[in-house]
Amino acid sequence: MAERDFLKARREKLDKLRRLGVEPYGRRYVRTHTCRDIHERFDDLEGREVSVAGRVMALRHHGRSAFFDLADQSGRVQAYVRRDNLGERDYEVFRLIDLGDIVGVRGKVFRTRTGEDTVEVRSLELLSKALRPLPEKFHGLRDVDTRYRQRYLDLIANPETRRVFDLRSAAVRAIREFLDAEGFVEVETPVFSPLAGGAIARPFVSYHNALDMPVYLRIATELYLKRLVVGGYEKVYELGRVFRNEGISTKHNPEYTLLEVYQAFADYTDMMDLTERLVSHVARVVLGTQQVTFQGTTVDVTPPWPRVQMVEALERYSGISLEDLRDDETARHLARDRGLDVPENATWGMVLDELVGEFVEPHLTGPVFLIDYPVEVSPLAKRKPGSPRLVERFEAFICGREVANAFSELNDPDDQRERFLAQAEERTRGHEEAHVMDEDYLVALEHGLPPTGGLGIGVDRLVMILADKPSIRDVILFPLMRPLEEQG
RNA sequence: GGGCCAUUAGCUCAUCGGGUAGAGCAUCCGCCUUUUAAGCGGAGGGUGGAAGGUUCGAGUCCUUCAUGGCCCA
Repeated sequence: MAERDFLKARREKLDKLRRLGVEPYGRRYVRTHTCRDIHERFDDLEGREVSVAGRVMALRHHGRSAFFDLADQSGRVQAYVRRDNLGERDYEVFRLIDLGDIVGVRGKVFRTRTGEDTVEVRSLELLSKALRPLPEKFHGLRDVDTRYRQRYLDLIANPETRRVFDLRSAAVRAIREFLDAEGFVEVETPVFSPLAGGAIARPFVSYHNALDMPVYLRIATELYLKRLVVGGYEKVYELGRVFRNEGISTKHNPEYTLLEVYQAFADYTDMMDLTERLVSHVARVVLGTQQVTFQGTTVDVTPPWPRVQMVEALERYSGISLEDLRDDETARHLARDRGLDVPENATWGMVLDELVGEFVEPHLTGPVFLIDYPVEVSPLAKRKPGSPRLVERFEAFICGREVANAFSELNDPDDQRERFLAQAEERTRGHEEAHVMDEDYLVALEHGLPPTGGLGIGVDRLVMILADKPSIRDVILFPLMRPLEEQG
């Protein structure tokens, strides 16, 4: 049936209902039970009158009676109507009910001879008429584009989708529970600011009219949170949306949720402990187990996780040693020999990062910390004593996916200024993502930042692993999409 | 940005090397008062993603574009 004919037919029913004195868009409806209650408490409820409400998901007419399935967020329950029970006029109204309509019903609970828990409808109220058809009942909604653009249809048609987002909510709740119990304080820092720092990424730019100045959407919460540590917050975190102006892929959405945690008088080893405990706690709460299965591979996230030097891992998986990367020139040649496409001005640190991404990360199945990163790619991390080219930083990997990034925070304002200057230098060489100079932040450091451990966890990526979803768009309710020219 | 793939009825999918499109569900009509992917009988519904091209003839071959997916950067 052509869509316009469908819409026309539904609107005719709408008019017909109004002519019968039925308002097709109802008001509040008092429910005594959810659909799931009917099943779970059937023995108590049998023979008693209940009222439930939900969307009509299936409809089986039998002449002067009918069965239909009602779905609310708890699940589904079957309802049974017969003309004898409703009367001539109300049954006529019922015949105008379509798949997709939202109705409330009241009646006694019974079990059919085929064993189905059912509400025998004595009164029925139309709460909202659907003018558009439901996706197909058996195969659900498969079209990926429609699933993302019209997520409500995905949620109606595919129960799995709701499961994933319920899991996401549970994971976020578990993160808060855990950190709150550990004595961390949750704060909110600006989304808009005159500078976007705290990460190597390109920001979105907007404009504030009254102040007559450009504003940037944050790419991280780091620099504000560390200002708070300067101000005396010893354990602080923010669970917030950050925005990065980069491509879209199965691992990247332009806006995503980042958890950042800071702990004064601690360092990156404390952050490793915290990461292990946090991830295993979240897994236990949302999955009921610390065995996490992602894309067919099961890993155990129970602490402790192995800690491997980044350069050691590289040597193990590729045979390349730190000595092979002694300077930028040598490093670039080596990378090209190994088939990597590195920029003309790449430093040895960038090359190392690339090499690890290529040769090491795919092997990092079990939970593991890769530790001690090159200083060039870590402008906010504290140097490792005795290894001036390295910083105290780690990334955590589960099932080959990066889920955490953390370091001992750089609290020496002079060293921080040098790092910013080095980044500014990179920027003039065309590296658009290089970190910006932030004088205001340097002033904060000059007031004294205690030694601090900081941790960032990509919540979406963690949820992907826990929910066993290979695409970030499957854990974001409304991923960014290009608009369609015409709307159906 | 590059490569590959997809786009056919509201939904899920067919249509073998080119000969003016089918099914199931959904919809509409009829029958059916314990069915459940209800059943039985009938009917309607398509500018085949868009625009060009090749051809006597294009859903099918070619080009460009759009949207999406996967892989790579």
